[in-house]
Amino acid sequence: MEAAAPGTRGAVTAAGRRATIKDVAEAADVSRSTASRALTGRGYVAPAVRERVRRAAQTLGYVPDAMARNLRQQVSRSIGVLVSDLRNSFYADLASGVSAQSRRRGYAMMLADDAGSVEAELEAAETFVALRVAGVILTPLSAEVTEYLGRHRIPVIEVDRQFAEGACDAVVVDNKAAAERVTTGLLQQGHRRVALLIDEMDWTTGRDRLVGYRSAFLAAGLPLDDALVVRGGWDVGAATGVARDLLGGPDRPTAVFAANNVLAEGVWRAAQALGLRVPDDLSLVSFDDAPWMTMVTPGVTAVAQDAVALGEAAVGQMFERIESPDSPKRTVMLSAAIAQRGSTAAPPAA
Amino acid sequence: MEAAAPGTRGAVTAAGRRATIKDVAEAADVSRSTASRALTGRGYVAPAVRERVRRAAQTLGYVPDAMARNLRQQVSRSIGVLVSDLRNSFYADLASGVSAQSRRRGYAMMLADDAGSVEAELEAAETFVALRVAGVILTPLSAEVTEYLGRHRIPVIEVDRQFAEGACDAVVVDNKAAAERVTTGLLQQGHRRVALLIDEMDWTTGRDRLVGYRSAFLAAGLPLDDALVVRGGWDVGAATGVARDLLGGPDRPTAVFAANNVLAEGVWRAAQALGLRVPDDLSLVSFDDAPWMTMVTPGVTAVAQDAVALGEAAVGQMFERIESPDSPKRTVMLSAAIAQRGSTAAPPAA
DNA sequence: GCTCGATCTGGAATCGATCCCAGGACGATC
DNA sequence: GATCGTCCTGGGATCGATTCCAGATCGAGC
Repeated sequence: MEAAAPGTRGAVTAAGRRATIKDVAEAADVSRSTASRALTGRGYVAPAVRERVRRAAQTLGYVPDAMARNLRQQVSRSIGVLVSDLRNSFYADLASGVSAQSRRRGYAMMLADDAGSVEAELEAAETFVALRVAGVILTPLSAEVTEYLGRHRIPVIEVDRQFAEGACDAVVVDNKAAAERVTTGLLQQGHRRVALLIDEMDWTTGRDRLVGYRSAFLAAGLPLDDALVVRGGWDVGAATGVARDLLGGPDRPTAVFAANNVLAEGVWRAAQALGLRVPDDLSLVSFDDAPWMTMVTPGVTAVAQDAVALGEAAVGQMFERIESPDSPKRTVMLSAAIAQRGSTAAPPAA
Repeated sequence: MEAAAPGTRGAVTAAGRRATIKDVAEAADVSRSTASRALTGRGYVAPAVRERVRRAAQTLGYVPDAMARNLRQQVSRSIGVLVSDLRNSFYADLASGVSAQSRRRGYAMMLADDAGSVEAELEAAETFVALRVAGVILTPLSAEVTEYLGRHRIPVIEVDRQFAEGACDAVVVDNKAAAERVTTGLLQQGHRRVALLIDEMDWTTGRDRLVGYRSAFLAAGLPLDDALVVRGGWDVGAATGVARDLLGGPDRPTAVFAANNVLAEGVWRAAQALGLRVPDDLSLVSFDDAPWMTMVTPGVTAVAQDAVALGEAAVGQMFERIESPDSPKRTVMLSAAIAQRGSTAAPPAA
């Protein structure tokens, strides 16, 4: 933004209207065309005139109407962001990364959250289309939304998860590799009954985490027990219940790999309720880091997806797509660090 | 939104353009005016014609251009939200509440975060002015923003904190009452050396919390020790350092009242590092709830500001302001619940 | 003095949707 | 059959900014 600092004078004309370029032009005694050229810097304007126009704009507190400009230029300088739930720190961090990067490029951010509802997701997408955003960054709930935006020629970047690899630009973390690494770590500590608590296995996210978990067993030459792959639901309450059943039953696992931070919270709460000590009685690893994982004792070992970086990368890719609309779709895969804390140990002797 | 579900047909005309109302009108063999009336529902249209136009719009995947509509009607259906830091769960929750409420009313949300920078704040405000948002909800950093937006005739609602009471519509929690209540609780448990760790005392937020803390002492007839009011800085690192000094010194407080969740985190970490047991060696109370406070053992007693409700209330007040622009400014004060957990107890015998 | 090119300016069209207004059609009423 | 009111439609102005284009001005070069 090269616009002058917000003026300290009046922002409305005597008539009480907001100042328009016509007001500026009249104040500087030039035509609207000339005023426009002076302010945008496109086209010829005599230096003295340019200065006069700028001063008039400053005095009037003129701020160009982005609506009118966008309408005329048929492009907008804002991007749409659509995430599942802002109260989940993963999505909030993601939005934060997008916000920082897009502001740097002079773009505003329209943010919407579907509360896990496919309808809300489509409605938000329609709003983005109506506002003619330059592009949309989203964590998709349905395959439809991407397809819908694509039909309207709006660049879409899927983040965190995708439905079909390669169908759309995407930025994801290497779920398989990270899942395999942490699972291998647990196996090497001597665990054999390692449960995977997971929310879904339909999107690439869940699928790849499951694949990573399995391939760790395969690589170690150990048998898989499908009864240890458990669906944990979508919120903390459900996850806690499932974890209680899992940990309270006979022949319970000695380690749990929770596929996201909500599930990890459920496991932690269930362990507390059942009086299981971490890591002595139970080892715990989480996919997704969360603030509380460093606050509890012991800290929870986690795959630390950098959600902020994910958001930043998505913005980068969005602008590449805008610049070359016809280049082939690309999936960027970020590797995730593993934050080793104290929540894993060798399984109890038992 | 009474718009039909996103169409399943093409969204662009044969020429590759997005469909406009002109395309719809031609497809339905009516004039643009009639098409507009049929779709908006304002003005006379014969039922058969309305149906024909709707079907044409559906077939073409027509989505009205919000820019053009807003320009013509001189109102926009989006609101601006400006918070300090999305990665702080308080602000994220706030944004979440605003998002939910404004979606319900058919408004889109433009979100920006100033990273604690007054410049970024003003820049975001200017973007909001350019986009002609219907109103702005913000947690102000400077008095200038509010004044700037006000000059442009944009309704502003300050949330969480304000500079001058009554100068602007605002939604805040009753900081004084809540601070007094928790402080009184600590005094009643027998604490005498109760420290207040605070970030600032310039805004109403900090001032009122300090006032509440003090009046608890006064009401109990106990003397104040100003050395126990300590500034804790703005981030976790700084807060931890300050808390270490406070708790590591001689004659340390037996209880700490942290004026926000970041400061509470600093105190918690410092206590861990110093090997102080909560609540046996140290009682802790926090203003602001945070997810980790229910995860640690013992849980941290906190003033549970409902940030989501704060955001929702702000949206409500914004629409009231839009409806009656000239009614007197109003400050809505929400009371905050206190979440009693296990982090307080009688002071050590010493 | 004339031409040419560069510099500079204003008029008018344009983006997409809305909405005022003039006017046509049609039925009812006297 | 004239008048009136209701229903319905299309033409054209409008919102605010940008941009194309025609034309004016001026200095340099011949």
